[in-house]
Amino acid sequence: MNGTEPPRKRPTQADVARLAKVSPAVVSAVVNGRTGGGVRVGDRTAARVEQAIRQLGYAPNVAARNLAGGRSDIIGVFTYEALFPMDAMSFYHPFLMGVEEAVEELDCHLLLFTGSHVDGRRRAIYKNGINTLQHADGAVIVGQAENREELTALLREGFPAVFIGRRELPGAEASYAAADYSGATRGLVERISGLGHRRIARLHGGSAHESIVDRDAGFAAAREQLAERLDAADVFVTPNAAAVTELVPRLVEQGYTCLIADDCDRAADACAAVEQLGLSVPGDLSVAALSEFSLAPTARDVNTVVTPGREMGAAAVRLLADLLKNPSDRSPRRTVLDCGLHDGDTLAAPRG
Amino acid sequence: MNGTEPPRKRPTQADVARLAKVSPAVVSAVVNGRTGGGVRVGDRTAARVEQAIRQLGYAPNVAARNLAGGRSDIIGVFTYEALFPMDAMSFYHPFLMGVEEAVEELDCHLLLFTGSHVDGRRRAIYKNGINTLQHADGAVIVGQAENREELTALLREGFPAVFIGRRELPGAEASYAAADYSGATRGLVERISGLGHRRIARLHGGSAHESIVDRDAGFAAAREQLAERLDAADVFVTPNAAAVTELVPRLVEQGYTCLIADDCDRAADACAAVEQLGLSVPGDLSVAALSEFSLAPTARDVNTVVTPGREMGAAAVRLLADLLKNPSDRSPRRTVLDCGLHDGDTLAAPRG
DNA sequence: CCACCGTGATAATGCGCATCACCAGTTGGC
DNA sequence: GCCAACTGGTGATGCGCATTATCACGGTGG
Repeated sequence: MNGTEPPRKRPTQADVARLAKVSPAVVSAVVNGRTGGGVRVGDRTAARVEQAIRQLGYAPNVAARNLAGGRSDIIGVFTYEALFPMDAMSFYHPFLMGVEEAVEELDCHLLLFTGSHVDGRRRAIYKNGINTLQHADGAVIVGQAENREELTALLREGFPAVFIGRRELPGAEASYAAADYSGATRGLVERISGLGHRRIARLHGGSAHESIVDRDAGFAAAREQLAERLDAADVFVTPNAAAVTELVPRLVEQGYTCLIADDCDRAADACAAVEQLGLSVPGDLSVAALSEFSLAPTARDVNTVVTPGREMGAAAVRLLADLLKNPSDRSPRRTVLDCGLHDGDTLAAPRG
Repeated sequence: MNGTEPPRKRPTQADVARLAKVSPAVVSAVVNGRTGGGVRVGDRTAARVEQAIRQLGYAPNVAARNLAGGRSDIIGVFTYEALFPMDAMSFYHPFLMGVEEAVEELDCHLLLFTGSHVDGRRRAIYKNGINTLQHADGAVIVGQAENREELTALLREGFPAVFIGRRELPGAEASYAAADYSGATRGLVERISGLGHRRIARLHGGSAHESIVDRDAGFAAAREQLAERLDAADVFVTPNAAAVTELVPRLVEQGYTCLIADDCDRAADACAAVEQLGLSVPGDLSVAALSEFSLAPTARDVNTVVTPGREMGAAAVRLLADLLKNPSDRSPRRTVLDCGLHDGDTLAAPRG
């Protein structure tokens, strides 16, 4: 009749062992299905133990299991920003789909590091010096905003981590599941050239992120490869919508017939600028994007490179699983996936 | 020159203690800032310890800390289905936003139980008899598809869990953060009646879920309360789109001027059926929904009750936090939140 | 009849940390 | 001059588990 019961004490292996009249080691073996290893357990005993487990509602303590050298069966996903707010979600969602899918296949749980902010809103891996990712066996890291020093430290420490997207960190070889933006960009330019365009302008957001650098490389490669069939393939830096709007008229004047933007938002800006000149897309000018990313639904259905987000997420988890399974092999695990090409209605052969 | 290094041994408190020439207890105290508790530490000693920590690059082991300390600072979210596939996401997203937000405030991490499927795809809380939710200190449970027996067992066990949405489980008092669907439904009917409608038909999907039962109650209450100003407020069971399409003509014949559907998908079906009769919405007939939920973007901007999803998610986490902070108080924690009313363009005063 | 092996179990140890009980020295009050 | 109170620390213990070394026992083969 005492309202204050003891604070819900969970049963331990020892409790199970007592009930089943065996030693704790046997319970451990049964729970982990290692009934044939150092500690051998007969079928009848195993059944008795399982019965006791059910009777007591025993569940292994993750922390203890971790500590004792086992693993937690938890895979983490770290992002430097909140995952679920609308604008973030539009970016993260495809990756998360793949991650969830692959983690589920591995029979692991998925941990989101929401408690990793130091002060204010900013998240961090190291929270007064301690690596919060330790809660998980390993982690997948995704997102643009990031603290490169931290990431480097993380790899140096040897923590099992796989990036979604290529990362080059000084003094550490990162594992990642990346998209072949270089190849995709080259493919897109080839396609554009194939349609007959000879003057192509690339509107470059100015970022030096690996994913952009890869596109740069692809663009450069295409220019070289198609040198004879192109009169111009130039890069113009346009950090924001205003810059695009301002630049487009000049590009039109200079006879460019196709504009390639970093993403669909910027491509939509370009379309708008073209139309504002009384010209039509793709009738007078073609527009394409190097990433399907966009914050808001765009007015036009832009021709764009499509990132295999879901596949990247799943691949990252699988690389991580491999990393965890063969910890002695310290070499980086890398997968590069092909991008798709979305056929919109902003790309056509040049006029006349 | 041996390729196989020792498997990355991290420094421990003991190492720090040795270097700083103090006992491990002192290091623990310094690391946790508890230099004024049972173990007292002087400023000079503390400085020496911190120096040693830096020198060794010591970082506490999370697992050990959890084991010794009793809590993991992990809050779980359990769903019976995958969270991130497109259709699921449209349902779960608002809740997750709130959950993430609140969990972040608590300085906890967020665990998704992706590893809880028994065989095939179906997830379960109990996996061969063991409660997989124990990975977390407590859990928020959300979703329609569910196994009531399991949930009852979970509560009986005393596991700290809070539902998003009202739940009545036999023999157990569930904690939940719910929406006031009853009040919202009454409010919507009042609004409709206020516009002059006297014959209202409710298209009922046939579910007996608490969230629907609450709407039933609200509808019944409104009918009673507005008895004098309503000629009819009837309920028709329409389990699917086809049933709606079939029923609507008869309702029109019978002089109903406003149709209320369970959700926006069904409401859109009703709109379509009305328009197929050559009538217009809301000119000839008004349509409203009791939930903004919809799988696909609907053609019409339906007037609907809006579930405070984000707030429910956040509230659930806060209730859980309270449950964890005062474990001796076993009473259920409950919050009921007001719904909003979205003004679309499918509701107007009746003709004439 | 004993050496030997395979089977089925136990006991002991330690993972890294937090915490509790205790202790040595130093003031300080009266 | 003696006890009290406070300061600054030590040492032991155990959280729950995995693992290793060890042991009892029965059946075989030589």
